[in-house]
Formats: sequence, C-alpha cells, structure tokens
Amino acid sequence: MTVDPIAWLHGHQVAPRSDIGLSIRAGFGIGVAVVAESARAAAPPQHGETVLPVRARNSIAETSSAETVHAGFLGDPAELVRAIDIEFAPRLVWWDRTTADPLAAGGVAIARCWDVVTVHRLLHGGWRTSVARVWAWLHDLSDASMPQMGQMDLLGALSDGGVDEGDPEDPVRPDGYLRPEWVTGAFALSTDRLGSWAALALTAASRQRERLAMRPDPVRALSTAHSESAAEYLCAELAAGGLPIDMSTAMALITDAVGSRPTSHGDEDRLRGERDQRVLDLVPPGPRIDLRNPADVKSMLRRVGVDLPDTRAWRLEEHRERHPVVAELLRWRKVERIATTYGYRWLDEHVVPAAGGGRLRGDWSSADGAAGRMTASAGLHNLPVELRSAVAAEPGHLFVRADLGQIEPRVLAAVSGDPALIEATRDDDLYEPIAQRLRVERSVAKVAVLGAMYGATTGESAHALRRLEQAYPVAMSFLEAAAEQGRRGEEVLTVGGRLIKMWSDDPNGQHFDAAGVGNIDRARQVAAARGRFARNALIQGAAAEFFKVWTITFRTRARSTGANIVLCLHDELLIHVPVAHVDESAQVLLDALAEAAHRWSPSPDVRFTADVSVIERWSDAK
DNA sequence: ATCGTAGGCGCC
DNA sequence: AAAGGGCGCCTACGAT
Repeated sequence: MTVDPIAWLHGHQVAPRSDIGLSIRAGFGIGVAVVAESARAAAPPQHGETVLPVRARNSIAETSSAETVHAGFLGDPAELVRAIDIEFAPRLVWWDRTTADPLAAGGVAIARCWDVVTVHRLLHGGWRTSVARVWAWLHDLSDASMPQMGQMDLLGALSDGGVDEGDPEDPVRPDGYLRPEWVTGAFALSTDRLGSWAALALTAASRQRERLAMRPDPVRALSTAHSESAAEYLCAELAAGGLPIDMSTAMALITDAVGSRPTSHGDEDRLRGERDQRVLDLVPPGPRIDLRNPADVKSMLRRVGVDLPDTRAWRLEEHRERHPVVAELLRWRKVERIATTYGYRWLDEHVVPAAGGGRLRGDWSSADGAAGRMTASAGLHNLPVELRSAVAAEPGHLFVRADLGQIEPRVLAAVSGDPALIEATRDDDLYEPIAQRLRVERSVAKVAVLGAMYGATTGESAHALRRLEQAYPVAMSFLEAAAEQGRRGEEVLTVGGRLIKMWSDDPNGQHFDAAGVGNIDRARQVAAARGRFARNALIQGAAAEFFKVWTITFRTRARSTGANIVLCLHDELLIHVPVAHVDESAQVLLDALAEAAHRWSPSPDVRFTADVSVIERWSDAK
C-alpha cells in the first residue's frame, strides 16, 4: 500500500501553521509527526485535489503514542518538505542540523522552523551539546549518569546487569534517557523509527516552550527561539552555498605575497627558509633563532637592544624605528599569515569549483558559546582585508553589501532604555551628540562609550567614563549592574532571553604565577574578567540577536528576487544578487531593517541605520 | 603519538 | 586612544 504523505497529513486534519515534526536521514527517508490532539485518528487519507508531485512514496505503518502520531516515508525529502511547507505553512520542528542540512542543500525555502539544539543553546548557554544532553536536561536528568554508546561492551555485565533495558523500539529508555544507538542514528535507519524520532523532537520542543515561558519576558524569549532557529537554518544554507571566489585573483594575491606554488616539500622548506632569512640577516650573529617561537623572537630583539614583555604587533609597532629588524619582523608576520593560513592549502581545502570561479565553503553556526554571535570556519570571518578583492560576484550577478551603523551603542540604547542615549541615536553619527553633551572631542566620546561597553578601566577613557555616568545614568547603570552580576559569578540573560554562562574561580587555587600573584589577587582578576565579559555579552549578544532578526527578515522578504545571502559578519551582510534585482534587493534590505527594528527593539524610538552599496568585489566596499 | 594550552594574529 | 569583549586558525611546547 502506498499513501501520499500529504494525504496522510490531511487524513489527520493537520491545522494550518501547526507544528510538524521532521527527521531526515540524508539519502534515506523522512519521518513525519504531528501532535495527536491536532490529529483525527484513523481517518482515511484524503486523496484527490491535495496530492502534490511527491515521488516514490511508501507509507509505513502508522504508529501513535499518547502525544503524537507519526509515520515514515521514502522519497526525496526536499520535494516532500517543499510540498508540506506550501500546503500547511507549519512550523517544522527538528532536532538539529542532520535534518536541516539536506534540506538547505536541496534548496528548500523554509518559512518557519524550530531547531531543538539551537533553542537549547539559548536556554542553557554554552556551545558544546548533543541531542542526548538536551533531552536529559529537559527531563532534569544528570549528565553524569547518561548512558554512553558502547558502554555495555566496555563494562560488560557490570553496567547493564539488573537494569531494565525496556523496548529497543522505544527511543526513550525506562530510566528516561535517550537510547545512544538512536541518538547516533545507526538504529534510526528505518522509516518507522524516523517517524518516532520526529515525534520525539516535537516532545522536546514542547518542553522547551515550557522552559522559555519561565523567562522574565516569555513572549520575547519565544520569539528569539523562532528567530535563532531560522538563523540556524540560514547557516545550513550558507554552508551549502559558499562565498563566490574569483580564483585567478586569489591565486595572484597569494603568489604576490609568498611566491609561486611550491612544487615539493623541499621547495616549500626552501621558500620558508628564504622568508626567515630576510629577517635573520638583520640581526648580529648568535644562537639560532626560530621566528615562530615567541621566546626566541624576544631574545632576538633583546640582542638588538629592544627589550619587550611580549612581541605583539601593536607593541612592536611602537618600536618600529628602534631597529630595522622590527619592521622586517612585522612584514614577515603578515606574509607568514598568508603562507600558513590563507595560502594555497587554504584554497585547496575550502574552495570548491563552481560556475565562473569557486565557492569558499565553511561550517556555520548561528550562535557561539559566549554571547550568541554567529561563527564561521574556513577563514570566512577573518579573511585579511588584502584578500577581499578575490571575493567577486559571479557573471550576471552583483553584491549588495550592507553593514549596520554603530550597532553596539544603538543596541545599548535599546536594551537599557536610556532616554538621552535614545535621543542620540536620532543622529546618523551618534558619537556627535554624545561628544557635545560630554563637552569632549568626538574621538574621546567614542572611546569612552566603547570602553564602557567593553569594560576598559584605564587610560583616557577612565576620565570620560565619569562624565558618561552623569550624562547617561540609565545606560551606565545597566552596564554596571551586568558587570556586578558577572563579578559575583552569576549568570546573566540577554534581552532576547539567552543565558550567558559564567565561569568559576580556579578550584585548585594553589597556583602562584611568576610574578608572585597569589590567590586573592587571582580571584580578583577572575572576578574583574567576569565583570567585563558580562558587561559586554549583554551588548554583543543583543546586537547578535538583532542582526539575526534583520538577516532572516531579509531572507524571507527577498525570496522571490533570487538574492542569496553569502556572508554574515556580525554587523555586515554580503548578498549575491542577479543584476536585474540589485536595486530591489537594496531596498528590501532597508525595509527589513525597519521591520527588524520594529519587531526587536525594546525601545521603539531607537533609530538603527545601515550603509548599503552595490559592488562587484568585496574590496569595493568603502 | 596525541592532547591541551599559550602566544600570536586575522576579523568584528 | 588603549590594549578591553568575541571567534577561528597557526605554531611550538609540555603534558599525558
């Protein structure tokens, strides 16, 4: 017997915009689940007008539990999910990227989703997690006694003797933990089990909603769960798509910096030696120096009369004139960066051939483990400015690039609600009105505001800080309250409801460092660092939440234009657009900014700005 | 051998 | 202007 999955869903009278659980094993099948309350059991499938072009569907015996009804289907998941999305406009609920990635790779536009692991990071903080841990946490089960895959093999009868193993077809063990063999996916490779797994994602999501409802602002927290899930799906799309690279420009830039591609290991060693020698030639003879060893570099500099506590670039910069070797060393470091990190190997490993050039592909995550900014690997977030001319739009396309203006102080105004600071955001350059109010130079005002948000304590900004406290008391006490919570070791919440974890004092605090700094000073240092972190995390984290709302709003509003987001960089967006649609896309970006501000900002009068330009190469940005 | 850490630097 | 928050990635080094 074959049943159309869409007909199956109709048979259960799934309401529009309800939750539909999904579990996909790439290249295998898809599990679909709905909440039993919203489903009418045992109704015959409604064939006829609802049938959509979904190929190769085999129904598997429907299974139901108290909460959910589910079934598994074979066929092309992308096609099926596209049909479900059009037909039911549901919120698609899945565990993690194992389901999102094949959909994104298949080019499926998902309107609304719920990514359980992503929401867990919001609820629980941190980055390292797993489906098993998420489930355990939602059921108040300890991490320590969590069953491990292969535990039985390692410990034999000791671990499982006397334990009720229950029904292996149930993904949940009698003790409440998930079965490891289900989590790893090995056991779930049957369509029926994929259905159970999808149903369990629905259960997890429902528990997560209960936890989100306990946040100080439950409505906002739920909204954040939605936007962060959408951002995670965008990350799946970014990972599948990649950043357009003009290979000949990339090659030319690298050759310019480090010479032509080495032909052998010997050749590579020779080039490396020659690069080093240009620096070493400038110091008097002595013991061998390894430029990659900071201690060696320090003694090398001491040999020419430059004695420094460390060899960081900004410090070396101050001593550039003292000896020619300093400038040469700084030059060496830049070249070495290209040779080791952004050289031929980098291109080989991360750029995949594509129409008219290549695509730089990396892993993307919607939230780091700290304040919740997006992360990317493969150099996508730290590409040296000198290499950005290699990022070029493909034939028939242009980039629409946009970056948010002065986002952190504007976000500070929004989350603190400081009336005077909100007033300052009306200016295109908000440091101008601040400078006037403080009666200082603009540059001083800027340093002071940034210093207040980063937790700077010394130097020029310390004086202006006191002025800031008088002029913007609401914003400054907001920051100070966060810092104080951090210093005490307490967790803090971003405005969107993300939990910011705090680390504890070193438990084995017997350590005295070389300077003889003891436990008390050490504890004070840890507290101060936590204070700076908490102070910054509430701003950085809120800015990340706003940026993601802006980005996914654009993604939704621009679906029809063929515009593709190819890079997200904290406050900057790079969008790859067919030439015919660049003006429209630029306008949609600005509209999306207004919409995001309206939906996100806790203070309605805060003004957000973005600089938008149409360019051929990333380096063309002003 | 394999791992984690530290110094360093790229970007925001 | 000072050297503060985040990330990923490279190297060397010391622990296991």
